[in-house]
Amino acid sequence: MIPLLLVEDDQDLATLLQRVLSTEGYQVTIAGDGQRGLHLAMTQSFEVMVLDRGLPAIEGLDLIGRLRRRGVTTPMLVLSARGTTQDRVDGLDAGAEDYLAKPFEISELLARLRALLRRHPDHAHTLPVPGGSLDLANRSVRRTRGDAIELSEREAALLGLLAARPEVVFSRPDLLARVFNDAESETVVDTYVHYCRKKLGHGVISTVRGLGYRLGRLS
Amino acid sequence: MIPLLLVEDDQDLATLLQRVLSTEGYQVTIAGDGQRGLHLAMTQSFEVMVLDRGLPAIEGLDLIGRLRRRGVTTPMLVLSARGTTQDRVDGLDAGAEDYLAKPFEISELLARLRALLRRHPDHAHTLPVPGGSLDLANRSVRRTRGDAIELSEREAALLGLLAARPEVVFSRPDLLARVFNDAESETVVDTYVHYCRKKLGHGVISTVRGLGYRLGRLS
DNA sequence: CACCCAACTCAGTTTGCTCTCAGCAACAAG
DNA sequence: CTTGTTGCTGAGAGCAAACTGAGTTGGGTG
Repeated sequence: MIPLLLVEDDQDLATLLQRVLSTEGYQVTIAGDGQRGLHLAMTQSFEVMVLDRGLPAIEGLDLIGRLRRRGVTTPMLVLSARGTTQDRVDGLDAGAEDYLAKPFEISELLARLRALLRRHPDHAHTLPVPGGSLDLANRSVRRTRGDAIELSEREAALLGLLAARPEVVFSRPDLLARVFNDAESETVVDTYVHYCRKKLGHGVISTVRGLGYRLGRLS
Repeated sequence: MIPLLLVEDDQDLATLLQRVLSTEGYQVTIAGDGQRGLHLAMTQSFEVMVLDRGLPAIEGLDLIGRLRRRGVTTPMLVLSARGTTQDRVDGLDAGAEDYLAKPFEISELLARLRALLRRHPDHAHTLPVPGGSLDLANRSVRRTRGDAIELSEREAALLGLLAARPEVVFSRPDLLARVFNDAESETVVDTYVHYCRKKLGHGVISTVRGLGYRLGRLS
């Protein structure tokens, strides 16, 4: 799921876009005006932003300028009813990465978003784990404190399974079947939990005695 | 002066664009057909490319595909007489960063180029690698300790690909296709990794067992 | 033609991941 | 406290993956 911030005051267009973008793998957050867009963009992290140009409270290009001046580098695409060449030039020079004039077709918006995101492979499959995030494609955990840790194939598979459903407890037989290809001895599971804890600390996986293992600490 | 490759078969348009772009601070190289564009893009280093879509020898989108498959990450803007939404979508999905339909105004082209370069500053083909920086034009690594090391074409291509995306792991088949022209044996990759390590030390490339190789050590 | 260097193949060696096992620690129930 | 059960941990065997040195090919150059 790619987090996307949509700043759009037209309620109908906003919900339409949200519906389409959701089916394309985006996690859409909607801001109804520039002020709220500014706040969301400053406090949360998005991989891409789509902004209308004519907005209440803070005008679109002004919003881009403010964000850029504060160091926000998220790629931004402007939607606008104003489609003259000069309008486009102004929009791009304000700091937007792309500019699409209304009326536009959804398929072009999607293609332009893909082009923007192609450069930012941050949407590599990554799951949150306590103290960092698990990158399954690269088999590593990037920790919030900054460093990164390598995992072996089994370690990554184990953590990935647990991280995909935090809170739920996985039994040993279940893990044995799904990660360890139904190995001989059930203690492989213990051993690999041990390996993960050694690498990532004891906060990542907790034991539920008699049942199995679970992501995170008991709360 | 920003080196720009213009691939355009229309002589009149090419010279017009060259004149305008030159006054805007670009150093323009013109290729009259796709074959020549491919060759120039592979052998020289440009910060940005502008391609016509309808080209002799190799068609524009095909050209983009070939370059991308060989690891060229230079931002590309497509010019085209074909301006339907589907044409735009095809162009962007082929790997272009932007798509501008003819007729267009020069000022919009300039604004879009500025937007592209803002996001991808200094594609000047000097990429940071652990312990120094890789100069793809000269096929050498200048090290922080002062000395410089020459690389062969394959060594440079391999390192360049890895250095273009630090952190991400490249599989052997991927590397085989992109730098070794799909050679017979996959161990060429190992061999060249070995060569690079011999020249630059064991810190530059790390292996992720079962997956492939990655630039640098995780820290 | 002889030479050199880069590109590629190959096979013997080494590495490190996977899994087993056995002993120890923690825990719950009697 | 004792005892049985469950989980933790370190050591090590087996094996596939990766490393590496040596050799072959082929294009370019004096």
